[in-house]
This record gives sequence, structure tokens and C-alpha cells, in this order.
Amino acid sequence: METFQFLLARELARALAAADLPLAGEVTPTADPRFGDYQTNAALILAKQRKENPRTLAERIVAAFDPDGLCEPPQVAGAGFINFKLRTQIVAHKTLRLLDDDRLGVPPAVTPKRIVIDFGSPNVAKPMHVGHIRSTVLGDALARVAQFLGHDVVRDNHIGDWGTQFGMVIRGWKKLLNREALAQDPIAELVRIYKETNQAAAVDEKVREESRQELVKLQAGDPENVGIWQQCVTLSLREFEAAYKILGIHYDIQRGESFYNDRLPSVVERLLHSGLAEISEGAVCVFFRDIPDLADKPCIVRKRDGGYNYATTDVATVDYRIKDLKADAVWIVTGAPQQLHFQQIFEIARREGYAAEFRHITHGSILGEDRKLMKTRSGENVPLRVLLDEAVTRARSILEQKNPELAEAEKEAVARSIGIGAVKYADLSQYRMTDYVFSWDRMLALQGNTAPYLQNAYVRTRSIFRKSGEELPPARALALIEPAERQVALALCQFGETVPAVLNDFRPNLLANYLFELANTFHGFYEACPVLKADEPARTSRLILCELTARVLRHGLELLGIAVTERM
RNA sequence: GUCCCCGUAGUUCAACGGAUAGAACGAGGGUUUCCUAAACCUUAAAUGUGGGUUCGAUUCCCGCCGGGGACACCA
Repeated sequence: METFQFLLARELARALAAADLPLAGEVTPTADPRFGDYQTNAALILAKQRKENPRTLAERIVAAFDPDGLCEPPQVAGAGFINFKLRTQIVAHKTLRLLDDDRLGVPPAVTPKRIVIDFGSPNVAKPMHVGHIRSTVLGDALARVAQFLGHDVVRDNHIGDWGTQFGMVIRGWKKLLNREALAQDPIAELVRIYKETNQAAAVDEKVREESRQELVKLQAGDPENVGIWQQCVTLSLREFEAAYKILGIHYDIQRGESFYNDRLPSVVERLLHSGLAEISEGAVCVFFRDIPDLADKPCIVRKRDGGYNYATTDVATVDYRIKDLKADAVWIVTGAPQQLHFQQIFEIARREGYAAEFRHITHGSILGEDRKLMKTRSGENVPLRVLLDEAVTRARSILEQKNPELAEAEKEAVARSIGIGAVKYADLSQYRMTDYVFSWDRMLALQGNTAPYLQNAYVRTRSIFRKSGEELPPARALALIEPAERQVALALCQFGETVPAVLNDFRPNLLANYLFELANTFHGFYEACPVLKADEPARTSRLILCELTARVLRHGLELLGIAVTERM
């Protein structure tokens, strides 16, 4: 189904051609209803290019514009804007069609791509903590949106399951492991033995040497060490799965760093053979002398001691994703500190001749109330489990206050959806690059741009149907009489314009803001227009608007990975 | 030193070159015989700074100030 934006833009293009003018400008929703529903700046752009009067050009375009029943005759306003006011009947007609469209008016992508999206990436033998929220939640939302738009999405969890830290973990395992503690809380015990070994190594050369030896043995395939490593991986994966279950996150594949291990020598060989890499100070490096910003920043793909590092792994990962997974696009979601690294990796890929679309999608940090990186009182990272448990507990206690009558069986599910939804939404409703301050009170607030506010708007729509005890009436006619009715309808039609925009610059917050505004608009309608007490045909029309608002809210939130409940 | 990101009401966040910079919390004033007041209406309050490009700049470019981050063998 075409969006209004698309239809107007197409008509505008026709008008420009008819007026003998080149294509220019764009059609956007207006900020102020005084200016109609949509506007275009085409005349302003052309005026600049051609050094002509913008209002005269606007008149020329308007004269050539055939509204064709879509909108009222366009108006020229201000400096030379052309404003379009859709015919209310057309809005009603399109809104009605949304009822039978399971895409809710969202057009599929014109050129579907196979996209490998890499997000989350926790490390084995370390707890998932608050720092993993953004990459995980952001990546998941982008994957959901891309998939809904018709892309072929492969969600890959690039787990940190290989590296020098395993020397210490294995030494710790052999010398310090408490089996009972491991059974109780595996990750905590792995962290303990790692930390204690690390501390000992800082002051004791012998510990350092032993750890190195354990690492060498692991890399050489020593059965005992490989066995220990394998157990660490298994225990960690179990922990990750538990967190993903609570968060509602799903991965298609989980290719850890170890997966690429045996490909690393050939990667370096290839880079050396093709001349992209050279030996410098004993290490194998790729230089980017022709790129000023990178000229003095080589990418090391083999260390002086012959070992490989994460750059090597990431080059191998690019190979795998393109050659084996047949990716047209590779999206990697991580914090901003890794920008240089991926700039180098993607540059290497381009030099190797890969034509795929490479995108490094970065994000800011989550801060504590003190505006520093969020930590516990003792200065540790806040474990994800602890944080998610607290979210649900807090949601539960708010629920007890606000709606004590809710059936006990429902309370737990509702508290989960509110608590987890609040944490996710707090993240997704903000521009991804900004650092944001984590605040329980704000994210769980019932007013404002929060998950509970949106979830409650959904609940209100559902309660109308529950109260009336009826389904959506079969009569299919929509009369948009009150301004509030028209506003809701138009907002519903714009879902199809909002969802694709999320991928322009990887901004789920555009969708979040849209949903917030839709909920506002709906609440305005809800106050102004009684539904169940209204006479026909208004009653049916309003029921339809409620039903569609419910669907768009539910679907929109689902694209953000947030669940709704029927009551709260 | 070089490079990247950020700087918007008292506070926390929006605004993909467009018209009068939007919200929320906090502060002030209102709304409930009515579908969930977990809501709605309403008042006051902001673009760090100096230039530039533009019909138009929070947005793009240059300088400065402030905060964060990255820059050769950790990931």
C-alpha cells in the first residue's frame, strides 16, 4: 500500500515534469496542521538553483499539479512552500484499508538484501552487564525492522570466546576453582578465579608465565585445556540464553571468535600475498597511507610474536559473512570506542574487493546519576540479571499500587512486560549516539515518553472492546467528523512512512517518537470522542480507530522488541 | 598532538536544511454522574560561544570553550 507521502511525491514529480521543471525537493509531513498535512520545499530548492522567485515557481508547480481526488488544491505559503491538505474521504478510505493489511501500510523494501547483523557480543567467562543493553536492544530492534521490511536478516552473536584472557582463566580453574561455587553461580566463580589470577599475575612473574603456558597449550589443542575452555563456553552460553529469554532476544547463529580460529593464518597469508599487508617492526600490518586520517594508524593483523588478534578475527569474519553467508550488507552494532577498528576492517574489506555494504552502527553509553559510566556502589559493572530483576520488581510494586485488583496470575506477566519494556524503551526512544542517564523513576513513569505510557494506551484501546463485549463490527465505513478522529486516522496512515525511516540512519527512536505521538493523539481522541456511547455511524468508526490504534501500537512496540498486555 | 562523538528549558530527552525549537519530570492553575484519572487541558521556562554558507541553520562549514572516547601488537 502506497503511503500518502509516496502518492504526493509521485504527483509532484508529474507536476514538475509537466511544468518543465527538474525533480527537486521532497514531500514531508507538516509540523503544524495550519499548513495542511504535507508540504514540499520543491519550489524553494528550484528557486535557488535557477535564481528565480520561489513563490512564482510554486504557483507554476501548483498550476500543473493534479490533485486527482487525493487532496485539496495545494496552497502556496510562506517563502514558497506548497502545502497539501488531504481530502478527508481519502484519509478515511486508506485508514479503512489498513484493517485488511497485515503490514499496516508499511511498504516492503524495494531491493531486499541479505543482511548479517552483528550485535550483543558478550564475552565468555564474564557477566553480561548494563553495558551490553544498548548494543543488544538496538541491534534487535534494527533486525526486527529490517526483517519486517522484507530483508533477509541473519542475526549473529559474535561471542568473545577466544583470547589471551583464557590463559588466566585456565590457570585459575586448575588452581583456584571451587566446584560448589561453580555450581551455584558459574559466571561469578569464573570471574573470581580470573580476577584473582590477574591480581596475582600483576605482582608475580611465575603466575604470568604459567598463564602464558596454559594459553599456549589451549591454542595447541591440549585436550585438558580445550576441555576446560569448552566448559567455560557452555556455562557462559547458558547464562546468556537466560538473559536473552527474559529480554525476548533471538539469534539465528552464534559464531564466536573461536569459530574463525583456523582461518586466521590464511587471512594473513592472503593479505601479505596481495600486498595489502607488510611487515613492520616484526608485526604484519595493513597501512592506509592514502587516507590522511589513517596514515599513521596501521592495522595489525599478526603480532610480532606470531599471534593473531581481534583484527585478524574480524577480517576472517567479514570473509565468512560475505562468502559463506552470502551477505549483501554487514551491520555491526557496538559502542563508539570501536570506530577506528571497524573503519580499518571495512577499509581492508573494500581493498580486498568486497562490494557489500558495511555499516558500523555505534551508540553512546549508559551513565549513572553521577553522569559517569553506570557502576554499582562498589565500582563494578551492574550485572544484567540484577538490573532486569529490579526492573520487574519495581514494575510489580507500581502495579500493586495502581491496580491491586488485577488477577494474581496476570500480575507477574504484566510486571515483566512493563519492567523489561521500560528498560528497552528508555534506550530505544533516545538518539543512539547520546549518552543517557539511567533512571528507574523516569523510565517507569506513567506519563511521558515511556514504555508504560504506551502500554497503557494500548490497554485503554483494549478495554473498550472488553467493556462492550463485542468484536469489531463487520460494517466497513469510516466517518471522520471530529478533528480528533481525523488526526488519529492520519497518524495511523503514517505508520507506513515511519517504519522505513528507521533504517535511514539506524534510528529506532524515530519509531518510538511516532508511537508516543500516536498515543498522545489517541488520548486526545479518547477524551474528546466517546466511543461506546456514540450513535452510529460514529460508534463503528470510532471502534475501528480504536482497533487500528491498538494494532499499530502493538506492532510498533513489537518492532522495538516490547510486549504489550491486555490489562495493566 | 591527531581523529571521532556529544553540548538544547532547573533536570532528563526530541527535532533525518524548513514556517512560532517539541515533550516529560519538577514549579503554578484546572478537568472525573462518561469506554482504565496509569489520562486529559493549561501557565512560565532553552539551542555553550564567535564567524561563515543559505530564501531559511539546533541541523552544514571554520575557530574557540566544555564533557566523553580512540590512536602499534588487549578485545
